[in-house]
Amino acid sequence: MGATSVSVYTPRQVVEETGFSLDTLRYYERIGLLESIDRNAAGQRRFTEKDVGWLGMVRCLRDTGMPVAEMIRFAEMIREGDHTVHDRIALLEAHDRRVQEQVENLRERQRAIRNKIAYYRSVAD
Amino acid sequence: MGATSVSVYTPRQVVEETGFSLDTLRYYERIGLLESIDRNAAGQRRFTEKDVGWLGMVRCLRDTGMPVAEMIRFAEMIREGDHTVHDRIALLEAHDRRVQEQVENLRERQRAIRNKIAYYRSVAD
DNA sequence: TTGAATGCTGGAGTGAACTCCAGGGCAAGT
DNA sequence: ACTTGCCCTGGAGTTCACTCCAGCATTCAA
Repeated sequence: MGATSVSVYTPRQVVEETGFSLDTLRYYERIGLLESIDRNAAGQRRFTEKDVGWLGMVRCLRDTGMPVAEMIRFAEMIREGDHTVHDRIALLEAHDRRVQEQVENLRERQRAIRNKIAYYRSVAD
Repeated sequence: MGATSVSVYTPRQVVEETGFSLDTLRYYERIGLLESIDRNAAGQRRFTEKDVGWLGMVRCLRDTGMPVAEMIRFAEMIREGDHTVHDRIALLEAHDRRVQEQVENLRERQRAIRNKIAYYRSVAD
C-alpha cells in the first residue's frame, strides 16, 4: 500500500501551521481542549490531520472571542458523538450572534474615532 | 449669576452615565488615565462634564481594544497641550487601522462559523 | 438620632489565558 | 564522544484589567 505514512505533524509543524505556540498547544491539551495527542516511541507528540483541522476551528472561535471554557464544552460535545449536533449548532449560532454584535459595535465606535480624527484635523489647520 | 451650579457629577452618576464601575473609575484615576478628579469638602469625587466626556472617549477606545497603557499615553498627550495634536491624530489613525483589521478578521471568521453551522445542519438532516 | 446609603484609602485578590523554567531524554551530524 | 536541536514534564510565574475588602467618614431621609 502507500509507501509514505499518513500525514502526521510534529509540534514544530503545527506551530507553523496554526500560529499557536508550543506552550499553548501543550496548555490546550492539558485543559482538554485538545484530545490527548498521539505520541511516537520517544513520547513526542505527533498531530494528525484531524488535530490540525480542529485547531483551525479553535483558532477561528478564539479569534472571535469565544472563551476557552466554552470551546472546551464544544470539544466535549464533539467527543460525545452525533447526538450533540443540535447543541453544537445552538452553541455556534449563539456565538455567531455575539460576533455580529461585536462587528456592529466596532463599526459604531469606529465612526466615533474617525469623527475625532476629523475634529483634530480641523483643529490642526 | 447662575442660581444652579455648573453641571457636576457624583461618582454614582458617572457610573450610571458611563457604565464603568466605581472601582474602575478609581483605578483609572490611580493609573493616570483620568486626571485627578475634583473633590468636595468631604473629599468625595465630583466629576465635571469634561471628565465625563473623556470617559466617553475612554469607553470608545476600550471597547475597540486599545490597551490601557496606550490610552494613558493618549491622555498624557492631551494634558501636554495643542502641540501634540499631530501625534494624537497618528495614534488614532493607527488605532483606526487596527479596528478595521479587527472588523475584517471578524467578518471572515464569521463566514467560517456560518459554514460550520450550515454543515452541521446538513448532517443533522 | 439613627441607620441606610454613599463614599474614601491603601492594598490584596481574582480570573483568564497563557508563558516560562529547570532538569532531563533522544537522535543526528562531526 | 559531543554538541545541537527538538521535545518532554510538572509546576511556577506573568500580564492585563480590573475587583474586592477592611476600616472609617459623611450625608440624608424618616
